[in-house]
Amino acid sequence: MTRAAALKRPTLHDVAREAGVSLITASRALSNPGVLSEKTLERVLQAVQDTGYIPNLLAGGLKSQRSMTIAGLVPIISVPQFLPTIRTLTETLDAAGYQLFLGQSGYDYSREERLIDTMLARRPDGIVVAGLVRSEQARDRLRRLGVPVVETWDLSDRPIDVVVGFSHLKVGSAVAGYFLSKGWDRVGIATGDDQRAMQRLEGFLAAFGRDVPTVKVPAPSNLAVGRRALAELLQKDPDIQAIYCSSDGFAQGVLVEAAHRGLRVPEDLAVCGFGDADFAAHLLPSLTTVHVDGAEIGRRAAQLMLDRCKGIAIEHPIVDLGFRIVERESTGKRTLPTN
Amino acid sequence: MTRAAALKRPTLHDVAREAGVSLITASRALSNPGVLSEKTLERVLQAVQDTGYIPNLLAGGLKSQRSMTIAGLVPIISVPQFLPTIRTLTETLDAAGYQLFLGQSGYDYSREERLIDTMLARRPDGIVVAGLVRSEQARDRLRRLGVPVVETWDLSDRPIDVVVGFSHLKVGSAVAGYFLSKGWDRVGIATGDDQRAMQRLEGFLAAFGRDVPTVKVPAPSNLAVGRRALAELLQKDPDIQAIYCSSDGFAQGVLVEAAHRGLRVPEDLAVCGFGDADFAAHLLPSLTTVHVDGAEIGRRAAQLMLDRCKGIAIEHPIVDLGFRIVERESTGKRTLPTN
DNA sequence: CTGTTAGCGCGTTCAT
DNA sequence: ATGAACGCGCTAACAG
Repeated sequence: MTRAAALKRPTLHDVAREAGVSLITASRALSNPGVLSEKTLERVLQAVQDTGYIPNLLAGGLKSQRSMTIAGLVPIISVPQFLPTIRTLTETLDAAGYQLFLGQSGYDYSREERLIDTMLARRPDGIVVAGLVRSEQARDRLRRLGVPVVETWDLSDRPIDVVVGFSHLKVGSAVAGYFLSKGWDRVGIATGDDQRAMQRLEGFLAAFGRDVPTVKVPAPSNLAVGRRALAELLQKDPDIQAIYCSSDGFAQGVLVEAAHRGLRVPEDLAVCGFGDADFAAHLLPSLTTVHVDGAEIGRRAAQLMLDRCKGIAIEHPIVDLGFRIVERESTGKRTLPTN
Repeated sequence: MTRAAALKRPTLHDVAREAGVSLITASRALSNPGVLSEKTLERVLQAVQDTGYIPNLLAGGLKSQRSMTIAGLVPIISVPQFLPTIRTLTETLDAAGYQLFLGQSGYDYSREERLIDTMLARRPDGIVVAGLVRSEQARDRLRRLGVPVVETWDLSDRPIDVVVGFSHLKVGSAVAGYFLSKGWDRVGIATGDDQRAMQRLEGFLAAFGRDVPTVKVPAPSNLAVGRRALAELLQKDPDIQAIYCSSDGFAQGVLVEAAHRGLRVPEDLAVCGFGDADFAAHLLPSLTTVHVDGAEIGRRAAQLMLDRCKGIAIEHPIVDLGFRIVERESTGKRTLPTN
């Protein structure tokens, strides 16, 4: 039944016959309508309607060597952090006729190389990565193949091809600087163990000037582990004044656990997150965090990829979109009542 | 450069030549290794290594009429609700060699028909939908084409093909029953305006027996709009006792706003969410909600789709995975201290 | 167990 | 402005 129906699907050949033109004329009516006379064009389009023709991009792509697909590599699809990026990436590519397909490399990166090969088998016209490709072998391979690659959510002097993001090292040192400016001495860190969070940690410690109590959890972090993380940090230092968390969900867990323990935020404990998730501004107290424009990363990544696919030269292959610390109540910012 | 490198990519032909076998033998070494002699198999695999061959699934799919891809239709990719489903769907399909590609229909459903046609042009072996396909025309078209379709997160007597989910009508009446059992009379509803939330609303009102103050917001709802929704509901009824929210993020906003206004939960105001998001159990107070196993929906949907693709008959095309109300502190459940 | 033949549906190249 | 021939890279169907 399925098979039978599939075999019945009209091809461009059927359309051409129905319209009384040659195959190629029918083809042009869809891909390059400008060159046809109005009458033939109209006849073909009518035939498309009548036959219920749906183009076969697989066949077209085989010949033209352009699949009109882009592969996307993410650690895990459900990481909230990357969602706005995936959304705008999908939308921008879609508007240009490209389809994004996603693959999960997992946070241990062991699957990275195999995954890339699996995806390459579908002949994507390009690859967008959340983060940097870590395997040197995979980087070499991609460079050698000449596939357009846009790495995101990070920065590198030596991207495979193009990179659009920001410096996690700088984020870390900016937060440390902020904490220092507040005069906080006894601080702690609750962080996921992924590469980018580790870089922020490194930047923080370098700028802070000394080691601080740290709880490291397997990425991705969330509210539940945030609660446990605060418990652990308080064991390490009961008089801790401020905590930097590697995600807003993580930070929210710290807020909840603080409330549970009767700690006032920010008086007893200040909290800073990362990412500026949609809820951060609306928590009680509102959450100080590092704002990153994930949606813009997706848009820029898509645009760069589209340029790359069109063969347009890319002037600046390293795009730093920056970040900013958004100060809110959880680190002591006074605000007017909302609403 | 890209183009040149792309043209240099080894084909199965190159592998066959390198191994000194025919094209089809090389093909079988990859797709059906069992039928070859060990020696030839080894020779071919060696040649694959030497040449750096990456199969071309586009070409293979053209001939075999199986693209090994599944199309996924979601309202918006970043809706938290569907994330576990998308994750397990991706994983289960991936394990079977299938690639999921996602398309966003948007909550207004106007793009639904066009999107389906766009996706069909890539010749997916099947389509998984988050929710039901609403357009009757699209339903007819899909049925006629004989494409395997798995609708999810809902139930229907008359699915296009297969459906795996639960009854939103029953969810609504179950929550209403729960509220009634608590003796709450002055209740309110904060809900998104998507089809499924509307059905839960309908079920609630039917079981509750009369109309109640309701705030309807455009889907998807989140924490920020939850805060505003509570403000609105309190205007409609300052003495409201309990609120049912159409998502946990929405409910969290209600909790936050309640705290902001000095309302004690559950003493002054009881709150029930929907979805049992990962944070629901860890909020303060923990959130009573309707548990739905989104990950299992994804797994089952994938399995049913794989069966369908293999031509295995599906005995029960309507799979009800049910739901359950998880009572927590936000509606008065006493709990032992956590940790 | 291995090979030959014949396309899958479409776009490119050249001709008219 | 339109068409004929060819092949993209691979696999199904049949031979041997």
